[in-house]
Amino acid sequence: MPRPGRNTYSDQKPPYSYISLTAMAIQGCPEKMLPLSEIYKFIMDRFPYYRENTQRWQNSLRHNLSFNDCFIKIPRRPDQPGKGSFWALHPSCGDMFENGSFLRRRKRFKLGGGLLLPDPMTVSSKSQDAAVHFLQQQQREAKLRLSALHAHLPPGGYMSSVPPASGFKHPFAIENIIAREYKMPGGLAAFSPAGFPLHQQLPPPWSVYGSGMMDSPIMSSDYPAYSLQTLPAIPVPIKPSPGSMLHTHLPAFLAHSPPQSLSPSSPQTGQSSPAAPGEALSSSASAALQVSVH
DNA sequence: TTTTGTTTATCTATAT
DNA sequence: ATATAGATAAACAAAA
Repeated sequence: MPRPGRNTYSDQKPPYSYISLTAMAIQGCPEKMLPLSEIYKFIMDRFPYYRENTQRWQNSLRHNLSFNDCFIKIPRRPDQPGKGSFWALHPSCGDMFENGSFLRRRKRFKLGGGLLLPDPMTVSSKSQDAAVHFLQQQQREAKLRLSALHAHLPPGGYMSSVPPASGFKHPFAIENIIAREYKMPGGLAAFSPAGFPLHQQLPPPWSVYGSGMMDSPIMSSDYPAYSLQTLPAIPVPIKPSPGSMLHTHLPAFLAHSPPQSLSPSSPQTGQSSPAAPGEALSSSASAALQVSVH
């Protein structure tokens, strides 16, 4: 019989929203920011489904970038010529996949525009500025690290196995996304609020990306780009209880001065500050921002 | 002209 | 069933 091996699953629509996909792309690169064209490329490289109807989905993607506050635009510096800005995740957007679904977030991450926000002079433009500043700095450093390492490593593109010097992995980091999907088994029942259907629902190829099974036929042939990401399935920062997890760990750097200490030694250290759930920026965070943005 | 961004409107899908 | 997140379409401006 015609072995279904090749493109059987691959043209199925991946179970990720554009937001998820974009976040993966951004977090998958060392600089944590990408120009639009690179986001396209990331998605197309990995998901054959998106190698068609590009006009359609790319328009949607662009719409998402502009429309969702969780994405921020970082202007190119003169030393980075090219088209368009870089796109990054807003540092305060937290873990938008809390509910375990990559299709739909529990709530949109929206910056206070003024109307609905009881804090007037907080968030919006200032947090953007701070974020931009931080990320630009981060980009510089990432660049340095990369060029330093480039000498020793085989060419592999921006997703080579080099972990960024900072141990911090955003919840959107592709390692985490993958790991979370894959690590569902075991005793993690508490994680999914309503018993998320992940494994019963769809066992498609992308659920094994991070599993380290290079020998899987699907892997090597259809998703070559993902093999380089075969890390030891990083233990995911699991939120203990879905119900009581209204704590959004502040991104570590928000508590620091932007350009200064870039070593978030342990960003996940069980801190449970009862902050606002990603929706609005917690007051402490905005306080930190105000300080940091002279 | 093409790419990149913004914005509005409408429809579909999903969680509650 | 309803509210809302996400997808798609489309008009349009600005930049390259």
